[in-house]
Amino acid sequence: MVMERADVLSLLGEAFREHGYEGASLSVITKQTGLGRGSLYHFFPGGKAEMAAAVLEDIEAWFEREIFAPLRSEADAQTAIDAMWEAVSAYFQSGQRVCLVGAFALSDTRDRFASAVNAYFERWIEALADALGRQGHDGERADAIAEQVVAGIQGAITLARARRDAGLFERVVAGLRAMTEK
Amino acid sequence: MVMERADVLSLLGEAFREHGYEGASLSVITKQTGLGRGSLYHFFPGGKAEMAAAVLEDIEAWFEREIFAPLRSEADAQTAIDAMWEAVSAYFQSGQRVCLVGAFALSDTRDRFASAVNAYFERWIEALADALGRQGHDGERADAIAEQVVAGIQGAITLARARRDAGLFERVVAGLRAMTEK
DNA sequence: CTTGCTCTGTACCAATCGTTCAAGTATATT
DNA sequence: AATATACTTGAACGATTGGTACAGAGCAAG
Repeated sequence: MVMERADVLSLLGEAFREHGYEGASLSVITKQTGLGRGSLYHFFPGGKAEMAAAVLEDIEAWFEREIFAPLRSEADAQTAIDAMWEAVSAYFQSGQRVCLVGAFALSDTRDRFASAVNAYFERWIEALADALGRQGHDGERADAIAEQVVAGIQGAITLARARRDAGLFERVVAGLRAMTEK
Repeated sequence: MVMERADVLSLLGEAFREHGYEGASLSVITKQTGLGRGSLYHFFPGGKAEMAAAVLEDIEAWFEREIFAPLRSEADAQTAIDAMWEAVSAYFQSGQRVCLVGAFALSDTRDRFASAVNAYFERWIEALADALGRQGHDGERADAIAEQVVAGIQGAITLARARRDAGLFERVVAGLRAMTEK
């Protein structure tokens, strides 16, 4: 079996999602990736910190490609927004899957990866506000809705996980989605 | 200097808030509480797990007394809701202070304290829905708003911390607050 | 077959982890 | 003052942490 860098990053991401940065010990990581310490330090000489940084970069790139860029440049803004909502539900698995960036933001892990954590949400909010603007809302209102919506998604993940209730996630997201319709 | 149990719990809470459950090592805890290992294990024979459980219980009791009970039984529902919003802003310090329960929910720490984590949000949502119902909303609508609002608060904390932007917290909370006005 | 390179398992390091405990000091009760 | 109880101290425990070193496996190119 070949192990591409993308596969490793994906497995690493799940390890950090489940256990957090501190909780994802090297023995957890080796188990979950199937790679020995030697291999891990071959690909990521900087150790755990570099692994987490690479994962964050990978996540950011995925969102940029699949969600942020379309929000900014899709001819029909509503189409891009609808696509965002489907991507969000699928990606976060109705709140059963944590947002790694959000989880990092809540502990002092944030300080280690401050700029990546900030950039992720900054770009999401700005891209969504851009789409909302092209969809007809005036600038100030678009900014406010975008903040509200991105915050709401994070909160929906938190609550759905706390209560183990995927339906809760979908209900909250449906409420947010209504705010992004014309 | 006397060290009441309440003071210890408060200091413990801050330690867990800042570093998370895994990240709050015993040496961090001893530093931040000023108590030696022996004292800590004298008060909490169950160790770190018992400390965190006691902190969760303390937090739950505070919210029950200051927010949930008034939401359920205050004669004027709107008064209780207004009080909730002021308590929320003060308690979470405009998003600079993390919600410990929410932070636990996002890592596998949730599994250790599953029932406490679930109960906290369950009670908050139910109490708020109760107040919204007495305020005039029909039952189904009240439930939906309550979920939306409690999720929004958690998301506002996440985003405000991620972006180090207290204003963001206040703006999102203002938007949520509008949903709880008649 | 040889060379050169990427990749990997194992053993090992110092540091830190959560926990225990015997011995100590303070405080309260008699 | 004597005794009992409540609290504190700090050293030590075995286990695990993140990280390093390195010899060899695997494989492609020559």
